[in-house]
Amino acid sequence: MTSAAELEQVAFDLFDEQGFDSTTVSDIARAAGIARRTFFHYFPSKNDIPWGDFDAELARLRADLRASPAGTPLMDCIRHCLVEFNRVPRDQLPAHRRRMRLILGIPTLQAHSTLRFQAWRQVIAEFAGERTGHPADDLAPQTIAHATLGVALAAYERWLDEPGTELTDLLDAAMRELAAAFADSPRLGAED
Amino acid sequence: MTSAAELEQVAFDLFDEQGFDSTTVSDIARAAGIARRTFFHYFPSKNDIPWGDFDAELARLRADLRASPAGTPLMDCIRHCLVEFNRVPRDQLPAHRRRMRLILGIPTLQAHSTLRFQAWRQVIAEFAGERTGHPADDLAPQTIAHATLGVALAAYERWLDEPGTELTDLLDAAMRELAAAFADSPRLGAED
DNA sequence: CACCGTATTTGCACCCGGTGCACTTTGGAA
DNA sequence: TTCCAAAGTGCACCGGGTGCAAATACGGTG
Repeated sequence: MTSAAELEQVAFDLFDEQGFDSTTVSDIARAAGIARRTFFHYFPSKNDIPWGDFDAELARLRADLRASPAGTPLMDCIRHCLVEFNRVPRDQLPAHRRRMRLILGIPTLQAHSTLRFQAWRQVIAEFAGERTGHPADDLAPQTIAHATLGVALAAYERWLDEPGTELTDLLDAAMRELAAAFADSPRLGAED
Repeated sequence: MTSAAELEQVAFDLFDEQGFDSTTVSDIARAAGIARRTFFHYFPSKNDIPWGDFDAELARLRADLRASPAGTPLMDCIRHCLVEFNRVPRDQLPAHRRRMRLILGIPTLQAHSTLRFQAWRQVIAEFAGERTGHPADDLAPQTIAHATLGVALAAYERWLDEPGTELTDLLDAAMRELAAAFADSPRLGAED
């Protein structure tokens, strides 16, 4: 009897050794002592291995957002929750880095991640919709959600490239950078 | 002797008939009167069919950005170019819609699109870097690029869902919505 | 027209991820 | 011990994609 977590461990080790693309599902199954077919009882696809229990993470993000103080401006809430959502205990940091390096570094997984990020964005959009009194799939909430994901990805990529940096700092900074960029065009809200 | 454009046409017709996923490369090849193997001389993958000459598009975007007036605030330049880049002649509009509905609507293609959008983002990041005097892969330019792509995607998704709307209007509006969202938290630039 | 070199096209064998299905094994609970 | 459900497995199959070598088409030269 194995578990998804054990399989993940075995798989990650192989990925480190020979790379993601040249590790086959058969390799993983063999290393874990199960049949190839059985692997697909634990993960819907090879691309899903690095994602862990993402739905639980989403629930956490949703709860964090809901707990935001009512008076605070929308983007401040989002920025704050984005930072807190990505705060990981120091001892889990190497694992998190390894996981994210896979997801954001290997093209196959980059592509696959898009599908997961949709759900993530939807959480943001729903929050933005609630706070502004619009349906979540209106233009404004969707735009905010898309942009926020973009900010997060920029920060993550930077974090992965630059070993010394603090992820939470980068997320906060990225959010502020975007705000500043818009602030530099004060008449953006007005007509041309 | 066929061409990539003809193949694209044949493929799109099949996609309309039976959907993207249930159209096999063999189907396309047969309909075009070529061998399956030959298909892969025209397109590196089935997922690349809807993309046309994307590199040429990127060059156009790059040129548009470079031609922006020097005094204008950065995000205004980007917003303006984003709108102009996506202005399509009325007669090519149905084709554009069909293409984008595929790319942004079929999960397989959504995933694949990520890889193409990287290049698109890089164009924005380079422009943002130039104008602000930073390397293109600094945090700020990358954040702006990621966020801009997000804005564009939100507008496109809305456009595809809402038949009556004008794409350029949505792009412009989405960009302004994001600016407004940040403007509502005036102290964002300051420390907490 | 015959000849030749090149580029395109093709067939083939193969790899890998993924699925449907039927069968076996396992491990409790009654 | 018996029985049932869940987990595991084998197998045949599909579709995308690639490497390689043979074949075919094409344009120019003598």
